Amino acid sequence: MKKKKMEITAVAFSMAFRHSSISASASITEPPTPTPPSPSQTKKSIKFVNSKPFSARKSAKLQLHRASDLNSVLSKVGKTLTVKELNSTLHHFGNSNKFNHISQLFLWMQENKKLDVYSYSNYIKFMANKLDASTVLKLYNNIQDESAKDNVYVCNSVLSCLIKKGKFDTAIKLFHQMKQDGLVPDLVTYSMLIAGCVKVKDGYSKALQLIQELQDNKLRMDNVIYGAILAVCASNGKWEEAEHYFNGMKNEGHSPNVYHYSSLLNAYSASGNFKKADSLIQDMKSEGLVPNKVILTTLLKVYVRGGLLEKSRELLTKLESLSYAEDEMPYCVLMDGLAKAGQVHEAKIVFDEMMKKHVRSDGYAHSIMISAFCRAKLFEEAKQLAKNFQTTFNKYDVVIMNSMLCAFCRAGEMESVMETLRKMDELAISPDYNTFNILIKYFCRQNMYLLAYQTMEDMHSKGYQPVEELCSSLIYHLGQANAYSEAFSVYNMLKYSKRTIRKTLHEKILHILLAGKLLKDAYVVFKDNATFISGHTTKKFASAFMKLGNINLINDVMKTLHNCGYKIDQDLFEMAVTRYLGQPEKKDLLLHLLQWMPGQGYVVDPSTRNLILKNSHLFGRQLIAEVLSKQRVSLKPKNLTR
DNA sequence: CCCTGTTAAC
Repeated sequence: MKKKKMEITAVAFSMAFRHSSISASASITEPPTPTPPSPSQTKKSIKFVNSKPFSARKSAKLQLHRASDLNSVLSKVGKTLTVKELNSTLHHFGNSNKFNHISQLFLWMQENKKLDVYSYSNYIKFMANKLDASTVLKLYNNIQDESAKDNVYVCNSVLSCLIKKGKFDTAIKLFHQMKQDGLVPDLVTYSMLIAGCVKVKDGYSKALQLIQELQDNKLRMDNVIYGAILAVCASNGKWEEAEHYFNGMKNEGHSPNVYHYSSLLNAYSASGNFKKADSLIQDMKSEGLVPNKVILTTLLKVYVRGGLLEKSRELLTKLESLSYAEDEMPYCVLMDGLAKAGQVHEAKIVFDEMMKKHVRSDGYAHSIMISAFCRAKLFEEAKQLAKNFQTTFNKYDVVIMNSMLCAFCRAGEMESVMETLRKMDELAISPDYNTFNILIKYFCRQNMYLLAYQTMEDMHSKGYQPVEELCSSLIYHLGQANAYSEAFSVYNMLKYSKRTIRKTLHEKILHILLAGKLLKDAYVVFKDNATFISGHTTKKFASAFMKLGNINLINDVMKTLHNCGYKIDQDLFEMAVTRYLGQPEKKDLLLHLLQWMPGQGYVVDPSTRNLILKNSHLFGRQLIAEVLSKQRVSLKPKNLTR
């Protein structure tokens, strides 16, 4: 039964991630595709275009703006328009969200070579939500015009688009390449990149590097750069650093605006420092600034984190009266705070109120409550809410998927787990670190260790590093299930990740490898971690290897054991010699061992000696006698020192 | 004419 269940799951599971494993990341160094020169580019036609009466072109532009069949209008009047006019048309379509028109027009402009830097930056800006990162990269790489390629506006809009798509690392890589190709970054480039650090790992130190770089380039931080770095400080919980920048900008003569205040306020929220927050609000008011929706919502976050739940409720009421609570965010802040303070039922009351008031929601509230229920181990409630989400929303992202997966996993709803995975595939939502963690834990709880292992492999191949605890537990269970090489593979994932490993894990995997007779791997583990391996386990490894290990490695293992301070006993030598006697073609290895021994103070004991002599015809009597005689000579002085 | 900064969920 278990086995059957596992197979079904494995199929569904691999199906579920079909999409994500083939999603290729486009190279930023992709060679440009050459396009043949178009006839419209000739000087003659441009001259012709410019000589058209202005009124005719104006009507052509209007025809374009109103066109339903854009391509037919373009083929009629497109060539009469200037690049500037075409750009303004792009703008027009952009402002009215006519994305198909933008694409068609831009394609036509590319094909007819009627475009400039504004066209590129406009296009990318308007299409940022529709294009994916690899399309934008391709577009940029295929720009033939060198002056457009290192144009700061074009570069900024490309980088900005990548960052919006969450491809921060790609953006940074491209940024370095752009600089090499001649881009001179400006303050906008840096503000955008620094702002991009808000949501990335190690964002604060990455932002500092960028600040350093802009200063090295003799650029001076402006209001927006300060806004960006304050946001980075806030999202990394660095309120002291935030205060430093806040005061720094004031000293440089910049007056903070609501963006700066809200970021500093947000920096106080991590530690719930409501005293500093209240006094900041006073400062702000005395500067003549009026707290807006974001400021008050952030203040709510400070109160919630500071544990001032009564005051939080009052502030939410105030937000409602100011019509600042028309979307779910303030409710979410309060619910999450209550839930994290262990008051799930109070959180649910806020949720129900919110539903009763028909507050606009994108599903965050559901996600928060599902997670809150899971945290409180109220899996049935979590599951109900997840199902409720499925029926009322049609907007999914990886976070809500994770919340639902967690709920279904914990409630033991296998069918719903699979359905959610299929949905992720259908919508091409890539699993993230948490998705993998949730699934691996679930599969382990279901005793589906091989599936857990496959999931961890997938996780690892996507660049996510599982924590030691999970690896360690999976290693143990795989070992118990006789899946020795899988256990070793998990060990290696952990070993080559940047995570720390408890020293006892090396010994644990060694036992598993010995049980699986994976002696070569065991040797590698032993060699790399000999100092963490107990005497008992060393002995176990040594005799296992002598008995069944690769004969060509026996001498190496002997030397390693010796070099690690392990005293090799006579039994071990006898086992090695027996192996060599069984394979006379390895006589050189036996002779090598016998020659090595006296130098390290080892002697051949009488019974082994007899064994060798009995078989000396296999090796050459003369040679054996010589080697054994050297043993005897060195025996005495060495023996005294031992 | 084009590019930048603030609030919520695992």
